[in-house]
Amino acid sequence: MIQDNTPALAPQRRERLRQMLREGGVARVDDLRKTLEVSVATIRRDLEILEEEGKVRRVHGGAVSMESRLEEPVFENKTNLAAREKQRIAEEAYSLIESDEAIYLNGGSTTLFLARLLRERTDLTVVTNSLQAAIELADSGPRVILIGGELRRISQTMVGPLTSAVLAQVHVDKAFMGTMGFCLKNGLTTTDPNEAYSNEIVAEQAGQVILLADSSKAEKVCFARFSDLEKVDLLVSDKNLSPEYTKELRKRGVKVRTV
Amino acid sequence: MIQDNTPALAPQRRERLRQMLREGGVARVDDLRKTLEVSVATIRRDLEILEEEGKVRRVHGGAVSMESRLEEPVFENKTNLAAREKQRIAEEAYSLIESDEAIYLNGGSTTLFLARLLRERTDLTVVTNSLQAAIELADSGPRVILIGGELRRISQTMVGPLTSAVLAQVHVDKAFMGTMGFCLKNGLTTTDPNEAYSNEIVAEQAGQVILLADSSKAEKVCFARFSDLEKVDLLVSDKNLSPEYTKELRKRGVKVRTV
DNA sequence: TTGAATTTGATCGTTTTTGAACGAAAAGCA
DNA sequence: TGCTTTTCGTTCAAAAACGATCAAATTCAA
Repeated sequence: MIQDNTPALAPQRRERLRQMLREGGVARVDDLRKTLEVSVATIRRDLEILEEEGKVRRVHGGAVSMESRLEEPVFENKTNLAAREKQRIAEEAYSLIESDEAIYLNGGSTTLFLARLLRERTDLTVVTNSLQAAIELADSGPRVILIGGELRRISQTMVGPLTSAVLAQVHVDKAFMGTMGFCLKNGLTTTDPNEAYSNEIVAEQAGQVILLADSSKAEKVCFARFSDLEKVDLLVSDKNLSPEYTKELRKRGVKVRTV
Repeated sequence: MIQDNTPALAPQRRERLRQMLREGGVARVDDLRKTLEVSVATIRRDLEILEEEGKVRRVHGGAVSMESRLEEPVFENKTNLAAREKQRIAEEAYSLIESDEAIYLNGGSTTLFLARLLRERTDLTVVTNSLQAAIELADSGPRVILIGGELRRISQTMVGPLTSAVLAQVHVDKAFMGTMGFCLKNGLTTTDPNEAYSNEIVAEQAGQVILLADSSKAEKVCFARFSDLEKVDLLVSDKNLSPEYTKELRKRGVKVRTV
């Protein structure tokens, strides 16, 4: 049994402070005191230091973070309707990756789950247009290549004509693509034409296209189309995908795995 | 049969130290002492050696690993040197920005301060290779364009040949550039050649080049050069920049503002 | 084995960090 | 406004950690 009565090192504690501030945006001295189990004097001193460093701005009663946190929409809110499925799909996708491959991840929650699984894989090269995925892998793990372009706020991805400049210069073995909808008739679609544009280029160039999409995306059609179903080599989805539909997909040359 | 009560050899012990540090990210002297069964003096001496080798950073009470995949102790250090100055420099830089301009921010702590000031400016377009700056502006504010490329971990910036693909397609009115060093003789330099490469392209293309650098950067020369001083239109620095040096800079056609 | 060089551990004065105390300043409330 | 409560900054003392020094122990080479 590990005793936790050894106090944290000062920089460690300040790091936690920063983190707490970032998460809530603001925090009161007294709450920080209780959480970190030190005196208010220490908290004040730490905040003073962090203020010097520009990380934090002190206010009466507490402090506010100067660093903006990028909220993670996936792991909490509405998306966790299908979080289970997405996690499993991501794990299945992970098992498809071989050593030293170059892979592409587009934006979306499912691919973000996959990104999380890649944090230890230093052998890989990950190309992505997802800011979230890049952040996930920024500190460690695979070589990360971001494609440039305009940042689309709502999805936190880089999109638009500029993205093609980088995409033209790299080749990925496997492209793991999330999508807003896939459909026998209309192929792969998403809401934003710019997003679709980037996806389209990747789908054309990648060695394999692996679609990661839970069953709720089946037969859904959105505004902007970016690929035929035929371009998809493999669909990884969940068990709720009906056998008939799976059969139909296979008829089109799309391998299907449900997990 | 190897006895375990024979004390480990010094290099062997230091190796274990490194490993323990790597695992936990941090460790306190006292815990290390107990685990390795040597005196605190020995631990301190070992840590001193490892610090000189750059493997470890000592802090009061223990040490933090520099080679762990945790956090950003390096980036950390840089920021806290002159946060006050950097904040002021950033504010001065902010006042130079006009409506509806397109500006460039490279990586570095000073430009990050500037990025924070731009969070409300929806009229601007910000082009950047800094992941941190992009995160700051991801939720609101200016239009953000990231240049693509390989993510350089230590600075959290996108660098390398791929960056030029996007840079070639955009034009910015003003480029706000941080640097590791500027020097009358050697111009602008930074540590990483890839970083320098991107900076160089920007410096060539931008309408104006505005250098943001506190006085500690003066006459400092790093490995990779990316621009002549003559290309710089304006230097914003702090009051510690000597008047003689300022004069010399002006002779070279560089306007100087100290705040 | 002897002697020199290196490493280790203990001691001690100094520095750093921490928490508590207390008057001053700010915020809340009537 | 005037009063109370909370928070702040400063000062001070105790505790912990540090660096320097020196002696003992160990290692290495001759």
